Amino acid sequence: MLDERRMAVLRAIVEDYVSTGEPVGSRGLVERHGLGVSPATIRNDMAVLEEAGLITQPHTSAGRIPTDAGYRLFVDQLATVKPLSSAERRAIQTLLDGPLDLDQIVSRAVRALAQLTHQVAVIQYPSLRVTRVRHIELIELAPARCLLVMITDAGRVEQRLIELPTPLGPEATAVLRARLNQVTAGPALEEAFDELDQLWAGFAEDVRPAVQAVVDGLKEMHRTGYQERLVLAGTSNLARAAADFRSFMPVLEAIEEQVVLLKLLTEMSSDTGHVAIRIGHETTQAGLEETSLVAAGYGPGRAVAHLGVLGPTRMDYPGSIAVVRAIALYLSRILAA
Amino acid sequence: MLDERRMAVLRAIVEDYVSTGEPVGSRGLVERHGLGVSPATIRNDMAVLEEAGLITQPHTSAGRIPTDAGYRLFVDQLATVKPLSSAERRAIQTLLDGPLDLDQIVSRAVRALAQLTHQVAVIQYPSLRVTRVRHIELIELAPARCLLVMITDAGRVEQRLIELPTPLGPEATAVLRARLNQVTAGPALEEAFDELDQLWAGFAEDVRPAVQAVVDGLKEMHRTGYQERLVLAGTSNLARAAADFRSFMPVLEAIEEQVVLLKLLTEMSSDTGHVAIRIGHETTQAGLEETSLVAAGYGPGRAVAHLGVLGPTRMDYPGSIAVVRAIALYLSRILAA
DNA sequence: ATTAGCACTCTAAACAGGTGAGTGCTACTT
DNA sequence: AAGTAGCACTCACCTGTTTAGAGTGCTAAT
Repeated sequence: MLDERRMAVLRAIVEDYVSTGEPVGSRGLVERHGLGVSPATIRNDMAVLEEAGLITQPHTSAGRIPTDAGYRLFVDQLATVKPLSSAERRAIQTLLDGPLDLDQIVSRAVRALAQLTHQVAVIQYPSLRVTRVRHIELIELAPARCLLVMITDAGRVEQRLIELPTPLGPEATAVLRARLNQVTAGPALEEAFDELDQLWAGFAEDVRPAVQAVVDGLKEMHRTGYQERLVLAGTSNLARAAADFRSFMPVLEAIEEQVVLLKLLTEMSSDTGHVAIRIGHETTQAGLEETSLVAAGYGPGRAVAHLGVLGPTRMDYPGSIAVVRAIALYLSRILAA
Repeated sequence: MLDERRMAVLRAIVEDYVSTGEPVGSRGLVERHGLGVSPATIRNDMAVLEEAGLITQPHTSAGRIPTDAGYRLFVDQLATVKPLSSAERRAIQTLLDGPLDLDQIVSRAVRALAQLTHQVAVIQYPSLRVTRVRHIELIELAPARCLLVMITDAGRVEQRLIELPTPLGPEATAVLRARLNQVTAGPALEEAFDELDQLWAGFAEDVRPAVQAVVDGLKEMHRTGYQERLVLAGTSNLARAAADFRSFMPVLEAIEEQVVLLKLLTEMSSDTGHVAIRIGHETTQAGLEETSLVAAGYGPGRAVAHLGVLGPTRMDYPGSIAVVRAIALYLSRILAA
């Protein structure tokens, strides 16, 4: 039923519609693509594709546009891999070259992603779950208030202000700092949790609550640390892409409500370099019915976070996929170093 | 020439236009506001105001709308202070209450600003120029690469990755760390610069370049630190406000180009709590011709940074001014503590 | 299975008239 | 001199109508 040519027709419709934004008709199709048949034949095929729910017409006398299902079939089976141009490759390379700390790397990568895809780009900060602690600093700011600073092996700095139930005092602070560094100098922070919870035992009665407060702060930091942070770029690309205001504002809102984006991202595949796609309704998010998300996991070894681009369902999937994958791999390589 | 009533007419026009978005005509004016004269009289006044360049008509048979100059006169002489509602006051108070580190304070403040004004809110991070150093941490990440972390008295953490010309070694690193903390424990970082530049003298010949590299990094950090960082919120308010796409995209772009915004902000008045306003063309920025900026300096004592809101020229100036001032003062008070 | 032909549908653009808000002007009033 | 009433005029906007064209679906022929 969905034979070779019909698929070719679907692919052609997707490609044309993506590039022009106009519903595509049977005549134009045969003209632009070298299908060796007449428009009438195409029309029959179109009727079949429409029956199958892959394309639709905005109104009776218009051409066809792909449905979400049509795009889905396209990306799953029809899209050909589009290798990066050497210019794109170079752009990524030079942008992410040189000694950079994590913030710099992420902010440059997100900008590259936005520029190369002409979409809204989003990168989730790598979770702290996998990284290792290089150093912990504990500083008294006020009698019962201190600042906990954690430096990880990726050169990332995480901070947290902690209110203490009782003052800790300079000596106890110094001791606690040393103990924290000692205990967390293991392979991964998580594995030190048990030992951390015993830490209070080595301290005088009156400062034990304060010690526990610091430990709790550290665990909390690990749990909700950077992993919840998103960095965005290319928001203005939305204006170019959106056809009208209604479809536009909810997207802006979703972007600002980072929660929604974060949820979407983390729900997606977590294999490093494997690109997952949500098309239109598949996002199951009110306001994002006409928006697609192309995302991939990244990180050293198993993926520790996600990155991707957000754009209209009518987007250049092959191109976006290529760029997203490339940046994910680059980033993974850099982080592994 | 511009007597009492004419000014009242201008004020009424601004207020009506801001609230309705429609050009306002003579009849409606006398109806809605209790001016005790007839529409014909108002029309004469309008003709004068138009002659003076304060109002204009979009087309012949339409009502009047204020020009940039009209808004300017309005905010300078006509606008009455609009005290914050108790709800608004409470919102700010609860939002900025409790023990918070700088990041939290700023991100909450910017959100409050956006919510209360229904505009795009922007806050510039306080410059490092005035703050004091509480602690400096120096950590070797690789033989010739180290991370410099600076913690200021506002509980702010600043980091920088530094490439060393030659390896420093653990002992020299420790010594340098101690020396840095010792030297910078003064009233303000800037005043320690001279001493910092002499620091290399106390080290062995072969690590002196590395020491200097670290010092340079520290100075660089001070120079370009957080002061260049902006935090934004309420971008989706733009969609509500903008009348059409053309006026809309350049604004989004300017927002993303933080440079432009930063330039605008720093050009404005620097007195703490004093609200400065740029209206439309006054921004002298391509793309922001229909955009106004309401900003104020904030910080302990002399202002160390700026915050403000960005919106269409047709905005509620008295309301925005009140909120901007309130948040600037609140923030200043918190930072001074 | 494919195609040519044709009638049909429906949108978008172009056009025309009517409506009304709002103005500017002039002559009149206080 | 300042304010007002009246009135003719302008022009965007709405509405209805027409037209052109793109595209379809169907049927009959290949």
